[in-house]
Amino acid sequence: MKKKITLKDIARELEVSISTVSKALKNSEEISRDTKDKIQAFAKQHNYKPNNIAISLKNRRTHNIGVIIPKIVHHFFTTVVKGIERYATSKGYNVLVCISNESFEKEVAIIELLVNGSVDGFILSLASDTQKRKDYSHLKEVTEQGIPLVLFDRITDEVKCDKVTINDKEGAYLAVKKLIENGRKKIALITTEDYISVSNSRKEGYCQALEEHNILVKENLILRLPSMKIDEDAINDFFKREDIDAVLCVNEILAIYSMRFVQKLSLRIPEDIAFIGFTDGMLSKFSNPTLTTVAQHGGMIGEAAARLLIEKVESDDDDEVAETYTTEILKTTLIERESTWNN
Amino acid sequence: MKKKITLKDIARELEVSISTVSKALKNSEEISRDTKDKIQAFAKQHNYKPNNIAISLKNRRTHNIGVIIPKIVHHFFTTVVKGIERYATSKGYNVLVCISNESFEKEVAIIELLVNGSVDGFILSLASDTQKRKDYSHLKEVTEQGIPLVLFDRITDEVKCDKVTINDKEGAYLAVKKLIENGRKKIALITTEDYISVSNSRKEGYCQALEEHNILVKENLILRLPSMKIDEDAINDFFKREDIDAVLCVNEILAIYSMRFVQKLSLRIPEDIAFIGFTDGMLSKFSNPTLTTVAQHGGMIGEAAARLLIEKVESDDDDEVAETYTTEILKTTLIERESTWNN
DNA sequence: TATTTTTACGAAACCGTTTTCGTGTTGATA
DNA sequence: TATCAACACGAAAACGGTTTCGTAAAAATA
Repeated sequence: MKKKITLKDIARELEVSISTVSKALKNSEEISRDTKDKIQAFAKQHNYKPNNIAISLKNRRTHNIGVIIPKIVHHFFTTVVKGIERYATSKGYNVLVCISNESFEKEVAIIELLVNGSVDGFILSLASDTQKRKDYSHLKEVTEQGIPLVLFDRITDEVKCDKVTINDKEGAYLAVKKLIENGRKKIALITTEDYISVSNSRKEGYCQALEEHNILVKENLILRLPSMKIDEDAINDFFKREDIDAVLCVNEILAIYSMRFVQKLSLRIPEDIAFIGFTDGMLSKFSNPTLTTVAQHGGMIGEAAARLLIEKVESDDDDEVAETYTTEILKTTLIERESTWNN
Repeated sequence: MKKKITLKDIARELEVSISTVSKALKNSEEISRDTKDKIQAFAKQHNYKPNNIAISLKNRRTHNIGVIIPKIVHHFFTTVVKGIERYATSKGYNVLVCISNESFEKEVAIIELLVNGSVDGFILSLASDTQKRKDYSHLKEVTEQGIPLVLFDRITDEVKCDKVTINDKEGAYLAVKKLIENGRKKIALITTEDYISVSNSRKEGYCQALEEHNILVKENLILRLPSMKIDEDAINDFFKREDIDAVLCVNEILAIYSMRFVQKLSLRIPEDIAFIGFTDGMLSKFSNPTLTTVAQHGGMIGEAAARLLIEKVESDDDDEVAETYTTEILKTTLIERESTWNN
């Protein structure tokens, strides 16, 4: 087992001082060509690599960024992580992925754990639990300590920091508008409970589109379900009870589930009823019929978040960039598939 | 902006030495009750938290584990990551997730980057590129340096380390056996190119089941596709050309794709043709018809991998545990759904 | 030759902890 | 009263680097 070699080892072997070795390896002008050659050759031969921890301690910078997401077995979040990872890697940063599991306590614990030196900054999407409690003190502490924080997707106005989100309202608006233009009149919304910020925005877009086209928003055409577990009976009842010719679902799973139900009721998609979902994941692409969705471009969200974070991390603390917070709002794209094809 | 407080700060304020502060905060018996109370109170009040980096440097242990996966927008790998994260967190470890993107160079680069102090060990699933090149020198170097390494799913015999995998061969065997028992005779296999280790094992299971039931393995019933991108024409041709009443696909996507094709050929699933896939992801649960799959239990794989890694990390270097390598082979489960229901 | 300037390197501080080893006081023992 | 533990604390080394500053020797100048 080869032990790692340190500056001290090289210094001892070559009978020079540690500082000389350090400088030689950085190609400092202070050191003579001869000495540098000797040291560099020795280092190469013994495969010397500086210890990252020591460097981090010295620079007070780890080149790690902490990413905290509510869940990972989820297409949207994985695309975001992928985007973050891509940008971070290109800038020489590592990504520490932590999962809050939608739990406030876990979110707090993760931050507690990482905040003391483990990472240079955080990228976070709020746990549903946190959004429900509206307690953001842990995040405020992070920013107060001068540690950069970027929120994405599930964000809050309570915390002053950079944010990246899609235009959820517009996404829903354009989706419903498309349905109306296709001649749909009785458009339902299947959404999650209110405290999830994005669901609310999407509902606003839904309402706005209806209102602009002089269609009354009927509360009984809006089905609210708990986000954690799908209530099949509720969906079943909903479709049996209401007269609906199009549905906007705030996520893919709700849409797929709903499509299966209406298919069992012998309704044809899209002839009798059209569907649009959010999150352009695998399910939408491969469902039968394929599902029209509002694509959120998670990869771009991730890249933007990473870019904003690293900018802050690398800015001098009293730089102007350190003191201004931006919110980037990315556009969605409506991807039309079979579930909305008009005859 | 509150600056972080260090031992030195406390020592200065309270006019004691740094060592006294350190000991007091660890409740050392060496320090008098009075002094400890004073120091602990002060620390609490100023929210002192030790600097992780400094501790890492001192202990030569980071409590970080590096996870390198070929891709992240993929159900199986995310379930594994989830399992790793769950176990690691419970043991006080952080998870650094890196994505090799199926690239050998990226895999090597990630290891290079993390190997010098950033992590205590690695959990890795081989990039397809690496499996193609059969070059494992970067992994051998890791183990030679005494850094624990656990391979999962896409593993190799070339590297001496702990491994976790499912019984791919058995999974495929049982799946095909089930098809035969259901009366299927013309069973096809849709797989990826040979260099992916798991695909090979699955093919072996497929062949074994056929042979045991005296069914000839016909090469023209085996379709090999590049794993990166799905060749629709090849699938199309395959189904038009061959007479098939059941298909085993080595992953979910191939299965879903294939089902769509045969449905377009007006074949009924499962009446005319049955399907079984691997990876029990969202697609299988929500496809139409729902897909029978060989579940790989990624979460358990992840937990096992993390457990093995952390055992090694925490063992003394010349412990007996440090020198024995185990390969854990987890059982698969056949989850039967509509795509194989027998009238 | 005496003085100044380079050149080439080493000593030491520092990042924030932990930990070993003293050491000055105090109280107990002989 | 002299001796010895026990007690409570501090100095310093160590983890592995970077960086500032000081300085001896060589080279350049006067």
